[in-house]
Amino acid sequence: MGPFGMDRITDFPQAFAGFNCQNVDENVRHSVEEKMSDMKHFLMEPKHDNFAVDSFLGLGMENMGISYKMEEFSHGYDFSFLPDYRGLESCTTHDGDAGLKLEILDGFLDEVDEVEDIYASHDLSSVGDRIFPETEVKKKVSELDGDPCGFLNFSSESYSPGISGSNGLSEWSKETVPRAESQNVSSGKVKESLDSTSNNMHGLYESGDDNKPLSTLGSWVGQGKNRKKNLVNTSRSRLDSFVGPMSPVSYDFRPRKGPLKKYIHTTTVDVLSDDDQQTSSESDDDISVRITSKSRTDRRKHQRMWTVDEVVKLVDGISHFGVGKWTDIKNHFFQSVSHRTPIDIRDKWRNLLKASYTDKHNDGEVEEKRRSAAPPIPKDILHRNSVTVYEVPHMGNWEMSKRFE
DNA sequence: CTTAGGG
DNA sequence: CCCTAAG
Repeated sequence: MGPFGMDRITDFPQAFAGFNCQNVDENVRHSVEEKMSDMKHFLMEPKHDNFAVDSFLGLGMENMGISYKMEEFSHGYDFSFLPDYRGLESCTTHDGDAGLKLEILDGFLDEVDEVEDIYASHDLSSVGDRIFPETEVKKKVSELDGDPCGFLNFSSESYSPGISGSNGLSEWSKETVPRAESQNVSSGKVKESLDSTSNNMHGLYESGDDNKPLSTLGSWVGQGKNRKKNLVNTSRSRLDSFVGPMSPVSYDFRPRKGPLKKYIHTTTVDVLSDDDQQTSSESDDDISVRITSKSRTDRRKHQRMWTVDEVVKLVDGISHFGVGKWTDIKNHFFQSVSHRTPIDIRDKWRNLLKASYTDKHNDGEVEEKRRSAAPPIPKDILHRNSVTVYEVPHMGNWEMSKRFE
């Protein structure tokens, strides 16, 4: 079926193995497919240039002239592409669901081939972080009369991943893994699977979590198998001087201690160096990778799924520097992400385009969907210049701006 | 060293 | 993701 997610859907029912909901498979399928098609427009542009980005952003050419500033880009974002944009209003929380979802989680944990990836990058330090201070974020969020799924909030969420999150992933995490406080369990494969799962449970049980903005989007964001990565950050050395002081807090932490099986045999080396890991600004989990990768086979040992947040950064980055400026994008948008080299970013973009192209072939109604799903950006947001952002060098390199100047 | 391409 | 060739 589709290039992203559809394959997963096929296997979906299995995820519920041992769970008595055989007769709801159809509902699940329908729900998933619906959400899938909802975001198809996100990938429908086959063009290998900034037009694609433009499409991603839901920005029209009429906006090109004024969309030079980072801040504008971020706020000019059309979040309606988020699958739950519409459905969330009807999402209410029922405590009765907690138990249910926990069971689902357990089921999934068994399915996941790499359980430790539950602790995968909780890197929510989206572009918003460096664009404006948290207060600014919240202010703007409140100004955006509509933010049904709390998508913007999830940006500020990264400031206190495990503390006072009342929206977005953190909340979801807490609810799904109630006894995991102090451990931000949210990410990668599990997050994806669960998001789509519990999301579809809404339709089945008329309930759900309040905010799961990423939901289905994650289903296609990380198609590949979970893998770990243990490579040197080539461009890191000069990052600090490039962008300046980095945030003292690491958002990409993933506790490696825990009851999970994969960590049982973890050596003391891992535990001992845990502190260092947590303190490091990048908190790359090289050690964890090294250990867990033993059981993995060659190429698959280093690999992590792309989170929605990362894809957003990618798209945002390309919007600023243009396709091909992978190093710049890495430095400005992925500095808090220890992994993801410029090449990785490039590859991801290539895959997205591929998916986009493939998708356009087997679905003729995508274009229409995209149009309708990209409402005009409020001028109030487009013309916001109050926030000073970090330097955005070489904007002239942006091919789009050149082309339409 | 960075990017593009192929594996 | 990795590796390699080309700028």
